[in-house]
Amino acid sequence: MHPTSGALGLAECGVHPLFLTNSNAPPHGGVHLECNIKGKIQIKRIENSTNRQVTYSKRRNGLFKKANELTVLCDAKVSIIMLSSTGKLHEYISPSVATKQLFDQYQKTLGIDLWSPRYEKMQEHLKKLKHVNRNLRREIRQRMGESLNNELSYEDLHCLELDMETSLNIIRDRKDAIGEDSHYGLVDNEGDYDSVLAYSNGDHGILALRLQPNHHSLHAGAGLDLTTYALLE
Amino acid sequence: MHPTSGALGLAECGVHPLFLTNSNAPPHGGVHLECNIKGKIQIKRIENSTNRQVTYSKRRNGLFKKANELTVLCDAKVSIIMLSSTGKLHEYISPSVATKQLFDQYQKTLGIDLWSPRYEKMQEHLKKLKHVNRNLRREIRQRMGESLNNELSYEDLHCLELDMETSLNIIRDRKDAIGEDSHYGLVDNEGDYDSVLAYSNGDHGILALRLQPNHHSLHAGAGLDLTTYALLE
DNA sequence: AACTATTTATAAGA
DNA sequence: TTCTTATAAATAGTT
Repeated sequence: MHPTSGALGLAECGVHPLFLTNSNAPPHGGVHLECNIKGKIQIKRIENSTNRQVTYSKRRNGLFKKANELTVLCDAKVSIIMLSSTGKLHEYISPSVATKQLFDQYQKTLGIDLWSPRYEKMQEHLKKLKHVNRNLRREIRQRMGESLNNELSYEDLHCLELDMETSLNIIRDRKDAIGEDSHYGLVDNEGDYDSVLAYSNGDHGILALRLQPNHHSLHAGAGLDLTTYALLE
Repeated sequence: MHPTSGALGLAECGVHPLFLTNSNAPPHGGVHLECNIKGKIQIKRIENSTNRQVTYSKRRNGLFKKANELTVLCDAKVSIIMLSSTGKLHEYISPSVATKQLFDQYQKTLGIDLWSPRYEKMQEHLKKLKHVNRNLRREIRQRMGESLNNELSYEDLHCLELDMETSLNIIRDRKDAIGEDSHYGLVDNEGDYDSVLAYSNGDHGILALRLQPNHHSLHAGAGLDLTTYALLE
């Protein structure tokens, strides 16, 4: 940033003696290493808090003014974000552009994505959910006697058969426990379903679709739509 | 940015005539509105492309130098991103900080998230998948005779019973079609399963778990783990 | 890129 | 914070 320019060392002060109005000559003739003449400072942290704040404010304005001139003169786009030592935030952005735009361009040009870790986590989550989803769908298909041909061995089928017999008995028992008396005049459509399951679809929220490859039931009890199912593919 | 300072209008030029080495006096005595004396310019787009580029380069260095001085003097953090009219990108960032950090702070302070739209889509996607997942799990539970008590009506149960009878017949037929002969000496554990389904779990990839509330089968055929299931809750 | 006349920024003081 | 002023620094036009 600083080219080895006129070499103003610490002990030097490129001011003609004529202009040294307030003398910094040491009272006892020692060599002075500082030049505190008005207008010239060393670039190091200003220890006095008030002075630091004042300088911050002045130079911030100067920087923003320069940025704005650059924007206009050179048809450039500039974003400046500053955080003071007291935690205050200040921003300059060229009138012709939005901070987000410029930052997107920045990331694109550098070929990086500063927020990808966050993104990747979600992607991973999504992937897991899709995987689980596929497995759940397959289990349902198998329990409906579909897609058995190349998926299940003899043992698999035998286990499934036994399990379903057990389940069927439980379901029958439950049905009988409720009894016919609760079967007050609903639509008389029992037995109409052979390929597509359709329950009464009240507040039970039961998923009333027969899952098939590339066939989406339009009868989705819980507000699901085709978009949702596309995600499952 | 520009306080109404010394009021240098277009027609004015605060330079003593003594210093006017290259005269801008009109050859025919007209009133001049421009001051093209070296060192002073109007802040408007530089039309000459070469000059614009040169000025961009010079002023960019100036800006970055100022930013660095501000960083050191005032203990501040500065990020500058610039895009030239030719599409070139330049950046300054204070040594003590990373661009991402400063930008996170920026968004936090402003209480905004410039990239949330990107995430919102994924969040929505995620939400839908979870919803579908819950429904799939419920269907499986119901087909296993669980959670029937308050979910299904008599009609629901009747439909489910009929569907499962049909499915069971398909499965039996398929099992018989494969025949006992393909049942070569595997582990002799048929009939051991009454509560937990367990298939032979080869490359079939069948999901071999009995879904129960707060009970996760550790026997997950397709590389699923407890973490995954936690996502389904 | 280097030079320099001039403008601009700014440190200190009020 | 704002104004003033002496001085340092930046820079426009030129080479």
